[in-house]
Amino acid sequence: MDTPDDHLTRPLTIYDVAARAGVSIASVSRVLNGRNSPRPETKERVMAAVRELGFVPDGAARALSNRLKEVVGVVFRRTSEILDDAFSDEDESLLFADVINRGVEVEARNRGFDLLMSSVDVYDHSPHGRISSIAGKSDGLILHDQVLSPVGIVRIAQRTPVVTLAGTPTPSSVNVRSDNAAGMRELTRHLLVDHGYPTVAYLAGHADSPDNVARAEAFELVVAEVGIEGWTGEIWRGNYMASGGAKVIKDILARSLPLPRAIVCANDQTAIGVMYTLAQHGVRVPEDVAVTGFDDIPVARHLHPQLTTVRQPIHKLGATAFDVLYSMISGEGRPEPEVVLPTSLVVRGSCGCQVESVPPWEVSYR
Amino acid sequence: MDTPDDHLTRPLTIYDVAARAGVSIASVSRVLNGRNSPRPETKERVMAAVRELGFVPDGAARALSNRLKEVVGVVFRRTSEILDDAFSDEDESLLFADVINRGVEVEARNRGFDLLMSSVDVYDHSPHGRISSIAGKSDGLILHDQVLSPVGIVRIAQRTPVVTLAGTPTPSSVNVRSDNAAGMRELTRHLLVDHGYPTVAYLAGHADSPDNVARAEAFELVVAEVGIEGWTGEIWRGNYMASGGAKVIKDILARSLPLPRAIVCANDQTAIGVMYTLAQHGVRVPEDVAVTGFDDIPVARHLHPQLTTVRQPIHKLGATAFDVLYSMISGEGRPEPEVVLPTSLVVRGSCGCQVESVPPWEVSYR
DNA sequence: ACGCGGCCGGTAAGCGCTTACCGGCACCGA
DNA sequence: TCGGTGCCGGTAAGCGCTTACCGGCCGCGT
Repeated sequence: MDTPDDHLTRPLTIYDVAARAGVSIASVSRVLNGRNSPRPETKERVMAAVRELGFVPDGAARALSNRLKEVVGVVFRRTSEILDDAFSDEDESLLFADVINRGVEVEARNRGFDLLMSSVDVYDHSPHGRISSIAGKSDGLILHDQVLSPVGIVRIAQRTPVVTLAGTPTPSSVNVRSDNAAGMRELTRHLLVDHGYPTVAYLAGHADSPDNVARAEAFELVVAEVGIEGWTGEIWRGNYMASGGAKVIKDILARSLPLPRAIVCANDQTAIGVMYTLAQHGVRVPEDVAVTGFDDIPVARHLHPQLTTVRQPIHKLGATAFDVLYSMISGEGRPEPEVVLPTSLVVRGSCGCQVESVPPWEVSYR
Repeated sequence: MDTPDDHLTRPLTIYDVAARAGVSIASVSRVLNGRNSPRPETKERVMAAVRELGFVPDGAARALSNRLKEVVGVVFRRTSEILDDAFSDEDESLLFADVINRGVEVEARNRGFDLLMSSVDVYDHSPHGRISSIAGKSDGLILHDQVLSPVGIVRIAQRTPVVTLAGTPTPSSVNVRSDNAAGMRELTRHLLVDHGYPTVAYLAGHADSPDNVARAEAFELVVAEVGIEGWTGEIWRGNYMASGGAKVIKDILARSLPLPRAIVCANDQTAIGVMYTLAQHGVRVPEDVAVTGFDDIPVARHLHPQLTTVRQPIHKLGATAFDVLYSMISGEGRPEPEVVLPTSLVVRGSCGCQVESVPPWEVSYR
């Protein structure tokens, strides 16, 4: 048989397998790929040799020869930042990107593709090299929001299939996003119409994020429709992170500014920071101030009160991104420039509604 | 310049770049890899051509030629299961594996490696093919717990460098884990000695998981040391998931069996299910029953009361796994068969201690 | 009994890179 | 002025696969 330390020696190739099975390398390859129906007996001999040797074909050689790597690159943004002199790692942020990635992974798996992952740091001012490296190792790219500038995307999309998530379509890349506007409209109406709250603020995310822009616009629209004025502006600017939401509330309280009756946060994480800070200062949620999120990340239902938010089909977002990319890779013609997935309002306690509790773990993101 | 739809045509190669720059392919390669110091003028011409063409070298060809893919495969377990006729997706479980993966990613990035990820389903009875495929596309493998049987690990480890997480070392693979025993000892002592609780149960995880075995043993040891008897046994068997913990408590309550003064859960997720179910039945935590977890996943500090648990250096576990694997890949001799990382007790409210609250997001997992 | 069509399976030509090897040229010392 | 010495950079040989192409052999029909 083999010695234990074989991997220190030259790795096995199909030549080794062929020699052992007493056939040619072509036959080995054919058996391994199930093409051209080799005779059962030949097939068996090859399989036996493969088994005995523990042979695993080299992916690079395979990819080089048939121009298909069966790998899709996923680039996401790593959020870690210096906050108040303390290094803080927003691990909650894991959730959103990672649920998407799992969605991609599941779908990719169905097609025999694997995921090549790489993150881009916030500080990273030239992620191009990194992304090019991924591009060279994969058949197509899925880019999360905020990982590459629009021009960068256009550049790379000219040479390889690209799907963006929560971005904007370009002439050569497709975008997949969820229906921010509809979700935000439904949520804001719930607050202003169903609950009849007289004042409401929108605590923004990154100003340049398409998601944030769409959410803010829908918010403004409903507010105007109802005939009141939404509180926005510089002081209500967050950064999609809990720390950002916390800072906004701290600032407002420190300056003794009034609080609105309801705070609509750009995403769930921001709401986490807001709710925590309000509680610290003795402001009750939802009795004094209602708070809502956006995304419905898993932790949302663990908060007290449980968070009313807009559910994005996070898992499906990823799955869809892969499907679209796959159709581009296999050259079935480029689909429409943008795919929009529906959102839905998830009413829990933080908006002021009374709802019975559901075990936080009995939920599906599919 | 180039037409927008170039990626529908034959992809660029270094020949195209060489032609455009008026040099040979060798020079292009040298410039791209920064070897053999080509003359500045030559270098500039090549760079210009690369820029104009938007050339990205093919990873497969590169890998094939220099026997280094700069890719490390990571295989983790996807947990989704049929529960009480309802499909339930334990997305909290994302956290543990994903924090590890991020740790791997960060370290890999430092070395210019990318992560090739693939999950194995619980039902998947022959993950070997899947893992072989990953092995063929990478320079080495990091296998999470419960993705491959020990014999499978041995087989694959003979042909490629393998690091396991929370598993057991084999003659040809290295294991990285945290010091379960020390953490559990410290935790159990805290409960029995500091708090002086008279009765305590251990709510187990998967019976065959090395982590679970180590934790259970340490628990038993301390309990015996103190001179009382720990509650264990069939009814206290969970499955590392919230639903498992919930089921145990429901069963006990349904049978009107007594509850211990403290419940030590095999991991945080189990504790989530336990705490939720206790609250449902009006049992107060920690006044009536103290509950503790293990792992310190991010959501632990969002629970009410915040969860007392044992911190595993989750992020570092991943980073270390990569470091070890890297040293194996670069052939710096195999390190010790097992690397054990220290754990630490994190005292929060659920054990009965009074502690001041810290913003849940101001925590680092590094 | 001979010719022809099919089916197997072997031979060899790439896939796009890296790099050993070597030839050419410029510059130096004698 | 001529030979020696480097330095650049071109040529070509792989890396481990897939697959087009083709030769051999078996079995059929006439």
